[in-house]
Amino acid sequence: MNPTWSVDPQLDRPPSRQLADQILDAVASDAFGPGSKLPSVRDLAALVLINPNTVSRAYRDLEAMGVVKGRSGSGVFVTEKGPALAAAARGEETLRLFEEAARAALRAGHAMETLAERLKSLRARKRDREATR
Amino acid sequence: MNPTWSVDPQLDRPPSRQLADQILDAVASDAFGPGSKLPSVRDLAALVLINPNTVSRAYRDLEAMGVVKGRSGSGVFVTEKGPALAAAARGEETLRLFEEAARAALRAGHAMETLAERLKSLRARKRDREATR
DNA sequence: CCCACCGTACTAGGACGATAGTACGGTCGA
DNA sequence: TCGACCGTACTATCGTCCTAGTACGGTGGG
Repeated sequence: MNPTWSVDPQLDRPPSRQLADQILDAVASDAFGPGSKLPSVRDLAALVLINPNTVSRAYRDLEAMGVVKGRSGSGVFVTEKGPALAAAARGEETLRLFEEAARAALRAGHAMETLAERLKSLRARKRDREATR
Repeated sequence: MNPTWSVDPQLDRPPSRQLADQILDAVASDAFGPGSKLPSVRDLAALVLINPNTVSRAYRDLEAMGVVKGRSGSGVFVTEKGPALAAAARGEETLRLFEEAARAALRAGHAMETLAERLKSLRARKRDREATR
């Protein structure tokens, strides 16, 4: 089954990139191993309620990264190095954004302890989710 | 003196909102108290290298929030409730973005400890900056 | 009183991304 | 073989945001 993918057109980050991010996460976490077939452009568009062209663009970007290879007629497949590339790309990006967000929160007056607490409470909620699986 | 304001047109967040965020931070942290005069539209545009219209839009958005009041002919001034409103708005927003970024980093496979360490190292760097002031 | 500076408004243009609709050729199972 | 499904490509249109240039009237110090 697909991870719970979704796209919010309200956010600053463009839909095509939101989708690409989530696919990268899924590939990086081995939800799709090398050779796996990703959802078709049309199916995925219907699933997250965006235009097929937008999905196609996300796939094209991922292909440019070497994570994925589209085979005309049959589908889009994870490459051999896909998981490694995805993990590297997302690891770097998310860590950068995390630091950026932390800095902004500090700049806005939040105490370091507040952020540390929030982080801990995320861990608790994550444990809850995993326990109920 | 102005805080070190800057705008990066490359980022996803539009320049006008980047600027508004930074002004909110400055007002929230009492760098500009009630009644303070903010830089003129033209000066600020020259400072951060964007169009005066873009600065004007940021001011208009802040005025809609009640943080600021533009007086035609004389300048843009922080309102009485400005600091409180700015603190509330930025506090909520930055905390939300922080949690979102933390969740994304965890989703991408980072360990909770990695994030906690990064957070601590930010504190260290922040102390360094404050020590050299 | 004046003139420099202020916020504000307006038009026009361009960049970018999403959307809509259509079309073409490849693939593969029934 | 044939038809359903696939990726891909293309054009056109829309909305949002920034840029550019111009203009107007209010404000306030010299």
